[in-house]
Amino acid sequence: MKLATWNVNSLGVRLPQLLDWLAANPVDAIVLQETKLTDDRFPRSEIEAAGYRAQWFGQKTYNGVALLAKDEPLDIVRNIPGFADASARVITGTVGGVRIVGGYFPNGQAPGTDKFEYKMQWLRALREWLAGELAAHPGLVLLGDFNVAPEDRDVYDPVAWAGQIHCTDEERAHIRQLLGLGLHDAFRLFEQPPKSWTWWDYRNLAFRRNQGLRIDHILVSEALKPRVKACTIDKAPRRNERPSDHAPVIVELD
DNA sequence: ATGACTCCCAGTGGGAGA
Repeated sequence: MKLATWNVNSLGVRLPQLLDWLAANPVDAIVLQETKLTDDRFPRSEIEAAGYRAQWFGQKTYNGVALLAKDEPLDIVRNIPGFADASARVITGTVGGVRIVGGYFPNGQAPGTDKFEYKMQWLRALREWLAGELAAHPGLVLLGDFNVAPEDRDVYDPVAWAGQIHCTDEERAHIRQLLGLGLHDAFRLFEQPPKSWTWWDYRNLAFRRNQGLRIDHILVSEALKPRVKACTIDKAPRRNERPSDHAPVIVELD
């Protein structure tokens, strides 16, 4: 079973690239972030024609998430139950017996801002809800755009980024607390090339210079950990003519 | 270097992203 996550930075713009990618990488399920589409504009028919069932949750201009799977996702939950949120950021469903939680974590803008405080509250609410979700569904994957680089080795220039958004101690502490629920960073279960990133700034020729961050993650529960056979970042879509600034991440379970 | 790019909604610029 293969699962993937990809921040497409506008599904309206990136749909052809998504369909190309799914044709070349026929994963069992994929979660998307930053669809930036209201629900009435979601390209359901094109995605179904590609052999995927879909559940989606969007809004105008910002955010928006979707869960695509070859088998119909079951028991769908939108956002974090009990946490009032104006943003469409989480979609959860069960595929092949695996509870899949796809998230577009808040950016947070900068420490000290209201948006940073919202990010902290959101992360806390996610963790509190996930604790119960894990108890109910031991086979669980939390994946998506976390907007946090967990360690310095996930940052191309950790000195320049020290204390900056995505790299603050507060954000990293939240990631450690998520791991403390019994989740494991699938990417780090394997030896990986140094300077592995999932996002590169559009500016400064950052992709060509491989100046990026690893902020898109796949966390697997204790029960799933023994089944993880590989976890990789696919940089190929980042080389497209009009790419998303993020690359897909894929995990393979046996 | 208070930038650089891309997307969106707007409306002939500005917010947001990361």
